[in-house]
Amino acid sequence: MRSTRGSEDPPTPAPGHASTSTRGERPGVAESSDGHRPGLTRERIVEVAVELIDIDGVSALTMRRLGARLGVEAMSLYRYVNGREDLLEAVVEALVGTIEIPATGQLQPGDGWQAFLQHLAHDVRRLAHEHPSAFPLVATRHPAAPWLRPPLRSLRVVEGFLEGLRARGFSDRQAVAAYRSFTSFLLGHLLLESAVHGAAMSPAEEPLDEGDADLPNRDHELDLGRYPTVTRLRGPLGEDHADEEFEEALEHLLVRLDLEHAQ
Amino acid sequence: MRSTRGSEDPPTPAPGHASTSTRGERPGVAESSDGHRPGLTRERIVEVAVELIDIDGVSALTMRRLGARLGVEAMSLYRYVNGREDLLEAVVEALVGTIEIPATGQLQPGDGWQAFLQHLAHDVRRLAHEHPSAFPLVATRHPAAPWLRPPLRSLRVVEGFLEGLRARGFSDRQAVAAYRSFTSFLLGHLLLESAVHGAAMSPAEEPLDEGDADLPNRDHELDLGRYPTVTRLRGPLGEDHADEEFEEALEHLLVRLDLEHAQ
DNA sequence: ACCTGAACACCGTTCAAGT
DNA sequence: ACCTGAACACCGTTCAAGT
Repeated sequence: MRSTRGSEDPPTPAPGHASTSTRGERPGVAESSDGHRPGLTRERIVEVAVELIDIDGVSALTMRRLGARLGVEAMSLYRYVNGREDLLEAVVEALVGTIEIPATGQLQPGDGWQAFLQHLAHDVRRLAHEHPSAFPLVATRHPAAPWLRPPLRSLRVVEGFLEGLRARGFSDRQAVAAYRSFTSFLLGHLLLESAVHGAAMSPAEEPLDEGDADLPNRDHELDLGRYPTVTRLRGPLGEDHADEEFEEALEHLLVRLDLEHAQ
Repeated sequence: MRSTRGSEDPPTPAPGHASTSTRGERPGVAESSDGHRPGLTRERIVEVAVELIDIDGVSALTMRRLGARLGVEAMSLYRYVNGREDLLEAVVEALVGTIEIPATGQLQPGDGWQAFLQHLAHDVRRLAHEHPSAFPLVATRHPAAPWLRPPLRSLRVVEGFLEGLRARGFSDRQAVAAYRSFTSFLLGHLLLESAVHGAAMSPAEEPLDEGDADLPNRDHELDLGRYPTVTRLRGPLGEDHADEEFEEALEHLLVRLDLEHAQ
């Protein structure tokens, strides 16, 4: 899909015309994959916005493009969404809304606070992996309040976090301290992972000038030689150990929290 | 400054006119604070770009605005910069370029790897504090290679990091492992800090409708009550302990690295 | 009630043209 | 060599108007 739908296209059929044309499919109307087009709702708008971001990156999420994909003009969106910023906020909210907080019903043996945090950490990691292009949004948009630290920026999640630790033996101040170190840990690791994952997504096309063969290395400053150590360690540096790193850092965080918890 | 310089403004004086007009000051020309206007260079452009970001946020950095601030039309910038993306990359490079790597000349006693990492960590933190609005750029722009992990995204810095640890007794693989955990640590803590710092900067003005007094809490979902724990811990959650948190987490990271270093 | 045409004030970017 | 006018293809957003 070239998506170069300029403003000088052949005019779309006037809306006054009978809609029983012989063409199989109206131009901009995206019938959703299950075949029926739901009416415009805020939920639907946000859902498609997430899809657009996943496919083409945040900068490709445009009111006009989003409208087109919903079979509607851009201005219609303003009935449901308070401008682009509000839309992005809603996208973040929707994504964070998929985070599951382990229930604090009857606690099983073996369901200590460590298992609680392990579960939560992996669920946030799942979110980051499912939406690598959107995760920077979750990570960097200004939180509305200091108790909504990215990437756990939702009252429901923060409540679940603090309550979950309280129910498993943490004091108030211990729970708050854990909240802070836990969010820092998640943010650092997951943002780094999603930066690598979502790397080659946005600038998908520009293989126009492939002809300059005088510089064999295409990167800006990749003339090594002044960087012997990096050069020597190029192999190890390029290896991907994200899984083990995450697990190990998480393990160490839990140990650290345990020290503060025990005292 | 209202900055509503639309395209239908009264025409600026034609360039053919004599420049000895009686007006004291040409409209868009910003003489820099030390009084003389240096010729256009890439360095100068990037420098002013950083200023613009610091003042009004990344989204306010516009080719046209940047040109105006340099006393030049936007198109002139394209002589020195390969479009906006390239400009942003140059901004990141300039910022990361201010990071100081402790010299590995003659090592003093007391200048172990711990002091080395302490010094470096605080210097990157200084950068984040000096440019809170620009730091998300440093943190989230796609690194050109896996060995350029944010926020240490510069060959010089990575080289200095690895070499610095090597010179202080780390093995190759220990240095690489330290590089990974150190960057994750910095990213998580500093991005969270700069998110809070740079919060109320960009959307500086919109106090137009202050009249809806029926909802006393202005935030989207700030009807507490369903969130008793957050409500109860509101005080502690709002406290700012960024300094202590950073120091403590750094200390723990060093301990953790020491375990791997010793074995 | 819900959507749109038309318009406005911006964007980034290119390129032929000016000096 | 360095800068710009004019133009193009986009943006977000508003609002009166359509159905």
